[in-house]
Amino acid sequence: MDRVEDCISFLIGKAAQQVSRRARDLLAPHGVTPVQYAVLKALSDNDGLSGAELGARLVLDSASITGVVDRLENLGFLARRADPRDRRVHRLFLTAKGAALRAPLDGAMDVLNAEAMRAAGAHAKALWPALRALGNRDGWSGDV
Amino acid sequence: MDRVEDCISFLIGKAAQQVSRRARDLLAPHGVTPVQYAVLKALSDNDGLSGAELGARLVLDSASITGVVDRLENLGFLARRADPRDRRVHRLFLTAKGAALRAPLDGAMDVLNAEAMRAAGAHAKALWPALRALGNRDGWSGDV
DNA sequence: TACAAATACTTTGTATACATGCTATTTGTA
DNA sequence: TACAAATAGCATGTATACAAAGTATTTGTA
Repeated sequence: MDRVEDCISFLIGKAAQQVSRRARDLLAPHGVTPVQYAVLKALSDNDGLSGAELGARLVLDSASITGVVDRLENLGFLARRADPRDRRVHRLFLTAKGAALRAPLDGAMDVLNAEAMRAAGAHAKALWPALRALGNRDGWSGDV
Repeated sequence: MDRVEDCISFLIGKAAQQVSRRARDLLAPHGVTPVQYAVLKALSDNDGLSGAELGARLVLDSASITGVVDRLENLGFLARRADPRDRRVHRLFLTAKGAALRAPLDGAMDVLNAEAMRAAGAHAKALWPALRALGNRDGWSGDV
């Protein structure tokens, strides 16, 4: 490889940086970050997830989850509730305040998707499946 | 948008996470991180860059540069040297130890590129240009 | 030439990823 | 049933992104 700019690690890192920068700008007026949005969105689909279940779906490790959930709880967007069947588990529930964010946040992310589609131009169609393939841990050799 | 997994911000973030995880694994035996590799590689091309020039090329803000350069300096891979013409500027030079890393690190990143190409499968060809387009700040509307 | 504006770099504080290790609790098994 | 192993969540330390503020130096201009 000749230039850093041709290394996939650099390329995808910088592309992700631009996308998430724009996502932060779109989400900031609502007071949440991109990762916090992902957590709220996952709970919209499936209220009452445990931390471990959330981590499995969003590919977040337990340390990241603790931090994100702490902040969302302080903001009043969700509540931790102990699972009576297994006291190791804390289940997460959206508050009314958190549930109310769903529509506006989804709207912001629809804008983002449209902008990304336009920015990717001719290659947009291949982008989503390519990213899905790369994001899949099983597609990697050194892995599994 | 229905699922978080269809949001470009989530998708590209997780894809980048997998790629950089694999990059970290490949670079770790040499004692450097992906960002540190990018800095060393840029200096291989162009020894004596200032922090600001490095930031412009690698899209790193000044705070990140200070940290990365601090660590690379402590590791003995590069040296800061004051620019006699403008004492605000610190120019960065590879040490022999840092220059010696070039070949093995490039080899590791060639492996990574090949793995990513394979993981992306049928969409690999469109991936590089698509990421270049997304990584370009000018391709974004809210931006510029 | 004196001074305001710009520039290069550093510092600090927040958000996140990741590795490691700890505690509490549950489960599997002898 | 007692105990080892597994699991959930939390704490800590490092690396980075980003915002905001601070310091030193240079430049542009009145």
